[in-house]
Amino acid sequence: MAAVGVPFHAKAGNMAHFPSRSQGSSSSNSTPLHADAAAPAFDLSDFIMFDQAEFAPSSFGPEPPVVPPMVDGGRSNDQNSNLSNITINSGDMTVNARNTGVEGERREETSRIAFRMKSEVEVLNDGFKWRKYGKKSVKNSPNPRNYYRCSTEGCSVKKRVERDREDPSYVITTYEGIHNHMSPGVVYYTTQDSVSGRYYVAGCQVPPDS
DNA sequence: CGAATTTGACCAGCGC
DNA sequence: GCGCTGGTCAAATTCG
Repeated sequence: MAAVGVPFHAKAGNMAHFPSRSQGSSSSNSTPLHADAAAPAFDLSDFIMFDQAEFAPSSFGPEPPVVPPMVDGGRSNDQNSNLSNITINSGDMTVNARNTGVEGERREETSRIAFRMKSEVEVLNDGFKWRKYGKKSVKNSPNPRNYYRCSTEGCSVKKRVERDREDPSYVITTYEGIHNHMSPGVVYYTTQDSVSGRYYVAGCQVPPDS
């Protein structure tokens, strides 16, 4: 099953980009997670993050284009390891993606992606329909954690949403699992910048009457 | 009235 | 074994 990632409701043209492996050795010169100047201002709520196995999910169609793994926020993907992490930091957002698997045996289809972003609303419109099934106050945090499950029949993707205990203006969202269906209202695509080699991911909401 | 949300109870994992 | 914590369940409640 192909990794599907976490599509977000995004305005057309808004993009997030990820640094290529070849750059980023200097943390002070790390690429910020913003759109290029030519693109409309990047809204953090539009950010899309994918699981590392097939990093860029692209068009979200039945046969997404193959995009080479390139995420490296301080460590490279280790093909000999069934556990890898992706960490990207910028001033406004932190992303962590994780794939877990069982040593030796078949790989467990568990994909976990967490990111922290500045948002007034806790529940983002990511194009999927979520059903809340739990709320829990967590240790060391004054803010409760909300638990959501994808309401699409047969889809077991879950997400946890909580406000950052240090800065309540930030929302920490953790997605777990892979959607086995397409988002009902969003089309996704990726492009690669020929100069920098970076991959751009964008979501475009399909007009209701199209 | 059906669907979604709320919320207390319950369960499992982990550390001591 | 016990208590703490995080995650899930499910009945009650609210909402559209």
